[in-house]
Amino acid sequence: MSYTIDTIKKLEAKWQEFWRKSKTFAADSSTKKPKYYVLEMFPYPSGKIHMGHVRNYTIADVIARFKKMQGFEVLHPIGYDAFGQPAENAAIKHKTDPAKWTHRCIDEMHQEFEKMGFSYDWDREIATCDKEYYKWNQWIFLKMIEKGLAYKKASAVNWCPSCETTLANEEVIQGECWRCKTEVKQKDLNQWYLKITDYSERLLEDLETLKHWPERVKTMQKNWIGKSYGVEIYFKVEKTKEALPVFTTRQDTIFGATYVVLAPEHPLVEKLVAGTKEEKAVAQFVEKISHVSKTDRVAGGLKKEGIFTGLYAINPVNNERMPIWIADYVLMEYGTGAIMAVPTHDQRDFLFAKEHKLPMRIVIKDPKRPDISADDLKEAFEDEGALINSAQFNGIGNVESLEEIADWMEAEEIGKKVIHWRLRDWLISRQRYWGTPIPVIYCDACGVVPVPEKELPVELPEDIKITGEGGSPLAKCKEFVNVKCPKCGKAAQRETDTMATFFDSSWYYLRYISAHNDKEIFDTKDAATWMPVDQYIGGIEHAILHLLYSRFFTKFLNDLKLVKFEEPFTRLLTQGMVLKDGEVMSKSKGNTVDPDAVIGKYGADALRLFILFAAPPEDQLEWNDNAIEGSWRFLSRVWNLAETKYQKDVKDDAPAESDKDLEHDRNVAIKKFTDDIEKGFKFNTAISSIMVLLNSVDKHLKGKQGAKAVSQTAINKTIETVIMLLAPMTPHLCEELWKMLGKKDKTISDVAWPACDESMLVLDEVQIVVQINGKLRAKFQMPVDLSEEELKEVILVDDKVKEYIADKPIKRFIIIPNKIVNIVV
RNA sequence: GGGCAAGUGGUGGAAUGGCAUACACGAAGGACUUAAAAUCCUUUGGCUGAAAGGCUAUGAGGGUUCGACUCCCUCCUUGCCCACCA
Repeated sequence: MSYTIDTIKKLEAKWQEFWRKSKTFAADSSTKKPKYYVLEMFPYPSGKIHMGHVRNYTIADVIARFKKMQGFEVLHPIGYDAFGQPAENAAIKHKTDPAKWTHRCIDEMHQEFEKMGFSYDWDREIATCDKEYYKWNQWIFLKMIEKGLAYKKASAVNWCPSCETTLANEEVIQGECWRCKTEVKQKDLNQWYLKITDYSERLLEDLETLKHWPERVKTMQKNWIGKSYGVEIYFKVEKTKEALPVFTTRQDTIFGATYVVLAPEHPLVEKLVAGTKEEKAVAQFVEKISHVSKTDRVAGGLKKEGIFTGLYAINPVNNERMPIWIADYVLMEYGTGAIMAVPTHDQRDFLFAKEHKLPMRIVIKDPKRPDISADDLKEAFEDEGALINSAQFNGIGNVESLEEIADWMEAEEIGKKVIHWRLRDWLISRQRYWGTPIPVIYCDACGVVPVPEKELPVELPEDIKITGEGGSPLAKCKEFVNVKCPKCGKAAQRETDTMATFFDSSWYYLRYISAHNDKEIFDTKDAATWMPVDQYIGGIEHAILHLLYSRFFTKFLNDLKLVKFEEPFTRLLTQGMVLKDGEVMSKSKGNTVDPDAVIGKYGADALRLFILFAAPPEDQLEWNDNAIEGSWRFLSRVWNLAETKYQKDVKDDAPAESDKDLEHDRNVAIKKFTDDIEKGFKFNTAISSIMVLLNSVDKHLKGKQGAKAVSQTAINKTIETVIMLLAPMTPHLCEELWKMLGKKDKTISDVAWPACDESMLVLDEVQIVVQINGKLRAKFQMPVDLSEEELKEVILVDDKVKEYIADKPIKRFIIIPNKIVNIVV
């Protein structure tokens, strides 16, 4: 057989069918072997896979197959994150319904995965849009209501006018909708929230336990959770009974606070100015600001608008009168929506104070300019220094003073220490059709009534018209909406919002454990066997969203005593993006490469190999049409070597003199390949180690560079090793070659991973590099482990070395065993 | 503005503080061929030299060290994330 694309296509199809039929990659929960759970972030079923999928899932597949050959019982499942808005849009466009469209896409996607040769346990395939799955979404939701973690609240929410739905804070990226990039508006709505904030502390603390997560992801989560220690200080408002709470992390600057600012939306604003002469102007200002979108308010940058209320607050530490202002740079969402302004030590306050000619007082001494006056400041001094103008705290370093001042404020009842979190509760209501119905009924008599557990699932009606004309389609479906109250039996209405799809993906890794269990969410015993996920692989774009939500769900399920662990994913690998011409591949840019076309031209194995070889998994990967030719060529070299140089049933084959050299190279390759994968999934260098081995075989076969002939036994052994090492990466080819060699294993994935013979790694002779004053001057071929005297005997008599040393005295003679000698003269 | 990465040939990239540029792509030359493709062989950081060799080079500058792509400091550039967060 010759190595042509037709041969490859046939054999790839053959092995894919074989794996499917013989369930080669079914995971056995009753196994005695050590377990290994490899998981990739499941795809949204768009129908077509793109290079990002190929990369993500090839990485996972290599790990799964590698671990299986190493003797682990591997769980490697796949499913589809199948609810969501694109299905609704497609349904409108193609005049079909979202369910049909989605299921067709899932089928297509499934085919593509098989064509890539991914080693999934197909019996565990799930789709979140199936009622067998989303029933358990609803079940979790009911449990959350029970525990007080799901609640309904009227509030200003993020609203995407284009998607016509609400968004969670995590879904708003720089003021824009994460999906369609439309500017997000604020809207007052009554919506369902999950109390993720109850878990702030645990979500933050347990990041420490995630030793094998990228620092970057942990930092992003830490910043998102945003824990800050500070003080809530109460400022009495002059001539009223109001006490205005202000949150600050900079209580060290309290003696420098010269005015107070409220957010325009602050609830006290209206009350405070009522009946004063400023009332009208303030109302106008608030009205004006309310029309400016949040993005514009931020984009306005340094220009800060504000208005004086005519009122004064009393600074509790020195009884000074501080004017109360209202300004757009103070946000209602953070802290108490009110700040104490310290213009000398906060740049924003500084700019505002300059603009509106408000007083300033320095309270931290700048070590570089100790005598500067507030009037001469060009900008706020935000670095560290000793306190001044701060009564009994003068002279203390401002950082050290934080705790002391906070304690003093508590003792004096001026304020209390508080911890503030940036993390907000998770808004999960979506005014969309294609999602999990929120299992709640509204009854005039009984109020909010959760659907009883035994009535789950609340099915999503499928014979519904998606018009795209706005409004929730479910609300228009009378058969769905009108029900009897489960409590009193009177007429009642169902909730017509559906859940955010991030709810679905927050626990799917547990459903794979018992994908078909209709009695419970998952089998807790099997979950204890398989979980947590040993290796999770996906894109960095989920660093906050999905990964934070999944951690939250796991902790909740832990509280329900359904799982014993606190964290779902032990190791996380975030793979880099696939680029073309320096830009991210995307449909809108028109620079995509269709994996299917590449498979058609070179086969799945060559595509897999290229994507692994082109860059380390975490880096960006530049697509290169030429380089995939290189992968194809390399595989054809392997094929030809196995086909023409391997001899079955070799007898009376005398060992050759050079066998030791090839054996050395073979063992080096095994060691390097195995280490590279185990110590950091460095597939690119792992592959290069096989290439090096292949070059070495070539050298011996052709007698290049003085290499001598080796025995057939040694050649055979090397060819077998190459095929075994490559098997996780290019499985089709390796299965075929393994059979070609006459091996009887059912599949190559059953073959034990090749062991490295450490004794073969040691050479008799090594090259010693001689440096003189750190510069490379000579090289010697010498026996290993020579003593200093023996080395000197050879090196110091060498003419060249002598020339460089001349008559200078040798100061030091540094030896790096079997590598380098550095002579310092 | 803050945080985190990263900066090495024409390109992708490799180097527990110890021979910088492994491996591959591309390019050039050659063999085979009527020719092309495929395959095989050779060369390939820069400067210099007939050659042996010499000098030089990992964003810039400094430092530590016998020795620095690697560690430390300052700066520059790029990418990503966060951001009037009090």
